[in-house]
Amino acid sequence: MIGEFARAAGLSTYTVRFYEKIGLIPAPPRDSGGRRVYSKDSLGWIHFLKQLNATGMKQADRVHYAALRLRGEETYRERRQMLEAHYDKIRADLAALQKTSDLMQRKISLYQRLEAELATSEKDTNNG
Amino acid sequence: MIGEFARAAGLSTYTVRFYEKIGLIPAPPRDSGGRRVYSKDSLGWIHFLKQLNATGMKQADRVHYAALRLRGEETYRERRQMLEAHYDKIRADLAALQKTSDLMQRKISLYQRLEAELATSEKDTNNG
DNA sequence: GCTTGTCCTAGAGTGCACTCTAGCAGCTAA
DNA sequence: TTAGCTGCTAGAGTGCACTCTAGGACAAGC
Repeated sequence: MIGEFARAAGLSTYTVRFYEKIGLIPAPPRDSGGRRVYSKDSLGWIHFLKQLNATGMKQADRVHYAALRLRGEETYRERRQMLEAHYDKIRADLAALQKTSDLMQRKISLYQRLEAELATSEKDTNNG
Repeated sequence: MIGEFARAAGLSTYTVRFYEKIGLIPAPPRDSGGRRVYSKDSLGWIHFLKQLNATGMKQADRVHYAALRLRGEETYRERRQMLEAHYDKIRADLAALQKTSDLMQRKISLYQRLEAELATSEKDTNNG
């Protein structure tokens, strides 16, 4: 059960158990043999977690968000505040990334020019 | 000397020595007492390194780039190729970040709506 | 001449986020 | 009935990128 779920989630079984241990995903029910039984619904949550992860939300914060989620309606406000904070971080990261993207483009052009100049001066040398 | 340089670079002295040890920054000349003497020119390189770092280039790759840089003209081509690869990674990261940014906005709106509904139903309860 | 501050080296320690091992149990197909 | 696959737990190990400690030297100011 955990193997199939992990494959569908794009995680290793190690990671799925680890996420459960630290409270990132709720402990699922078990079958008669003590094995974890997952519902497909949980995949959406995993997908969201991966997006938070990929955009640099700290493990501790993801765990906190997961705990809020289990508490229901009373945590709407705090969850929204966490999302707002993360949104601000993402906007800042986007700006920084865009800045470096521009720099990369300029540097690539520079190196193209330098390479061309080098080729030219080598041809000169060969001819001279 | 290292203290002043580290402050100007926005790094700790530990980190500056560590970067030198792994080859990220060239070993500077030493004064009569064996202390490192930095030229201000190196700050530009540190700044560039920090941008590569902040945009997720691996330490090993940064070290490789630094080594190419010391070898001069003959490595223009390989340096450009590394920058192109990093540029591609940055473009992908930008797209992913934008996607999550949009998701955050939608979720924030959702929670605002949920909070408003909750407030309404509480008022109803108070009145009823 | 002693304190304070900065520097040096080698190497140990930290925090994060997994990732794997050991040792064992249950199911299924050959 | 035994080999192979998957599952279970507790706890150890990994890789990255720093970050700090220990133990010592020198230079300036009180």
